[in-house]
Amino acid sequence: MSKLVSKITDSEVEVMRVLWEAEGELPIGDIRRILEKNSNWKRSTIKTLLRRLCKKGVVLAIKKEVFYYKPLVSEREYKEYTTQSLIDRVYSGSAKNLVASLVGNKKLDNHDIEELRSLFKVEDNRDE
Amino acid sequence: MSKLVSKITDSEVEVMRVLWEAEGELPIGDIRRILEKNSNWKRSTIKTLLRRLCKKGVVLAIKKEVFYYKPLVSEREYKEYTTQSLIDRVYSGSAKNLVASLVGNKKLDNHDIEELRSLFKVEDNRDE
DNA sequence: AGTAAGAGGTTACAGGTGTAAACTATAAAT
DNA sequence: ATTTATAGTTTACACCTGTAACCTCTTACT
Repeated sequence: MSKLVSKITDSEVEVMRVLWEAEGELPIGDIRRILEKNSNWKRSTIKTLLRRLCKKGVVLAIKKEVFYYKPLVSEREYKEYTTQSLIDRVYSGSAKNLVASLVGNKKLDNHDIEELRSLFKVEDNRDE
Repeated sequence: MSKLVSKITDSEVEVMRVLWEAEGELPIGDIRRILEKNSNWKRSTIKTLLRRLCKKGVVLAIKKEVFYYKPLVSEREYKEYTTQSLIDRVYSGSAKNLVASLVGNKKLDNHDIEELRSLFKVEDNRDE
């Protein structure tokens, strides 16, 4: 799967988001309506993006009266992939490193830290 | 700066890494030697990448007997930018969200968590 | 019957990227 | 003087990306 995900471009992700939000498959009309509302894309642009996503194997086109589209990669998979990719490329593969960096750069405020601390507690109890 | 950083491509980052590792500026010869050892790039490829980096304004070319190159964007800035970019694009701008996700996906083992916990303590004392 | 609106398919086109060859000049080595 | 190695400059080229137009077909509306 890794290969597939890596090739989703910025514009294409916008389309994926629409598919992810709708559980299951969506007819082209709905996709158009949603995207034309939130962007300035023309119909043909949307069509091109969907076509490319299908070609990349991350979306399936289902032919009924009209085409329906379904994501073959979940948002979770996408998130996990891009995150891991950042960790590998920028933090020498160490997630801890990334978190430490967030702390160092004040990306987490005290409130965040409080919440994470409880999360950590739960984790610690879980597998030992 | 943000704009500059965002335009550094994958291949180009490889070149930046070399410049980052050497504090200060590096003559073209050194850059070549290092990159030709760790990659299969030809001289002209390396030259093209350096030229593009200069055009993008993230590297400075200094003419002496021979060109020397110096990064205008630090590795820290680059890391911070790409990290923030991931957070914005994938975690709705919430760093806490990202960390929670790492925990959920078991990217942090107990040992990591132990270390982070101490980090958190320090942070907590710091600004209150 | 004629037109509007949605759908499918094909083609376009500029700018970015990865990767490099081809010239030219110069200095060092034989 | 000739070769060799390095540097600088220009040009190439296929593929990817963002964005879209254009043509054709069907169906519903006037």
